[in-house]
Amino acid sequence: MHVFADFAARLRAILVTLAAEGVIGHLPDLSRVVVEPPRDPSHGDLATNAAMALAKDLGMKPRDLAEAIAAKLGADADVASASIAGPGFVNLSLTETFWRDQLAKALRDGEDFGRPPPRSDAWVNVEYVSANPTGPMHVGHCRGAVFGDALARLLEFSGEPVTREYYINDAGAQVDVLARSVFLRYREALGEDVGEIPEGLYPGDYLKPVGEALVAAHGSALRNQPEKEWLPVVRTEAIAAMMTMIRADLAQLGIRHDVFFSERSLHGEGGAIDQAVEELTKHGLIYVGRLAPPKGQLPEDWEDREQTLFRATSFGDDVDRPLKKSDGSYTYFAADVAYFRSKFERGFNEMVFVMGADHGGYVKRLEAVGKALSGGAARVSVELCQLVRLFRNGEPFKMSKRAGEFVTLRDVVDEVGRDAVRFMMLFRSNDAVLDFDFAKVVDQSRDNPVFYVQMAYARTQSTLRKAVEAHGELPDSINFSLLSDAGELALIKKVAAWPRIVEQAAASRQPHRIAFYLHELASDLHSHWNRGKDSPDLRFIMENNPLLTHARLGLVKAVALVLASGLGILGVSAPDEMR
RNA sequence: GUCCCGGUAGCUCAGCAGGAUAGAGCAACGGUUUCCUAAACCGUAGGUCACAGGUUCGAAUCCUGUCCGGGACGCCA
Repeated sequence: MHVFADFAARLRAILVTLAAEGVIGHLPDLSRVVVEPPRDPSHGDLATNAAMALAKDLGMKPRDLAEAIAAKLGADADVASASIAGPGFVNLSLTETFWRDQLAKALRDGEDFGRPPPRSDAWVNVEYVSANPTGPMHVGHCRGAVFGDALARLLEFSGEPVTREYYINDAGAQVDVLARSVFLRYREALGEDVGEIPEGLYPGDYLKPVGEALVAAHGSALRNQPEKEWLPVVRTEAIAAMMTMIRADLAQLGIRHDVFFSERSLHGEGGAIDQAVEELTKHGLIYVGRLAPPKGQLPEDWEDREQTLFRATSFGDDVDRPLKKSDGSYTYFAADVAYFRSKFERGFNEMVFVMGADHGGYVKRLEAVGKALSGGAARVSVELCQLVRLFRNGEPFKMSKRAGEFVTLRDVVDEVGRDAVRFMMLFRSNDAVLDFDFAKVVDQSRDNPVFYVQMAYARTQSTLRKAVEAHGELPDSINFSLLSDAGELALIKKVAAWPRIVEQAAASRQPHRIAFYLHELASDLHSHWNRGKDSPDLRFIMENNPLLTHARLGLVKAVALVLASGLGILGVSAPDEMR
């Protein structure tokens, strides 16, 4: 239990006591009561709004209630002072001893520090990337990939079991286009001059090796078959080749998935889609009808006709959604329904979808599917990532989409490195547009947050290495009461804040909070370090004072383990030294 | 026309399950330093939280409306 939760519990106990003593009439609803760090540190270490939040319910004046609470809290051995401020805040300052104990606890917990107890009630499915298997990953996929991976790591760290899933869109018309494109490369590999790649096919060179592999496997046997014969064969091999490439791209970013789920596997007579539609039909959620055309400008090819529709509007969507195309085959959405059902039947009770902002229109229909099929038993959360704008030295970096001229994810990682890509993608709220400047991201200065945070970690490691030379290994028992400098105590408090940051980041599904916290922690470390320049008696390693050195190294070690944990959640390396 | 996201310091952005005098980095300004433990440090200034209503003890945060920017809107996946 972290410091703030700890004191929330103590506060609750105090209210129980006050009720027993008759000071307050009853034990009120505490859901609006918070114990949190005050915005202004001069107000103390903790603040609670309890008196203001509960005054009305208890029929008391906030200040009177605050008096009663502050008196009890002030008697707590860990509380140095309890005061009342403003309209009824109770501000607490905790004893230095209490904070030093938190430091000792952090060191005892080691890499588990900040990790809440595992939850047995959660089983989360995080679906992310799910790029179409028609080519290499490009930068547009990057943010969602990194975000999804970091979110999965964050939830895992928070004790929620996570399965990482990739949905392969291997059933639509575009994988047929892929197959035809590859077939051309196959004929090319057989020695034919295929000339320009026709409009509408994928022109990229990356398909050449796939054509060559087909020759190696089939010789010229496919060449004279009708398309009906060769297409499924070529398609299967092409998709497999694309997925191999995509996995390699992802691996380069440090991303892996537990499950690769094939959309195609849902199709077929009596298959998962049929079953899902049948289930919806049984619940009366499917009908045949007409949709009103969208207001505003009418699509040119709009044709008013009857469709098989899912009653998404019964579950909060704006419009009912079609399940069948005009040729009678299922829509992409129909497969989505079956896919959700698969996840639900596999036991997940939270489905997280990480998507680009251009998929914002999908949120309501996915939520509707979730409600319809799980009866509210599964939570659907959609995390949208806004787009990334590329810059080079401040100049917008245009990429031409035609002729396969796009910036691949591989290009970006090759140029700036995995750590820089990942950290920068996470150093922004995911629903804000992100500017990514190649020059700034590799800059080796404190202006670059990646460098700044990694530098802080490297600094802890070099300090610990040097300390071992000077004083040998850290002993098991350390006298932390020697830590009394304001900068040291501030660092301790920052370290002690870590578990709460993890809790909030996980609850809000916002890994960027981890990145911002790490930047602050690094800043506190650097700034304390710099104080040692002017005041040598504040340096971590004190040649003539091993006991003080040990205490300070304990603090350095705690900072290091939190930095390492945090960077681990972001999937960014914690280097022992900067090169 | 409808829906989603954003609008906070000159710039880039945090903060938003309601809390006190709204924060950080950069830029600006002023000073210190050229040392060293790892790529200088300290300080100052800078705000109608887009706008208007509402909810309440209290709103950047929640609700309604408006404006601006971005995205999306049956049979593509």
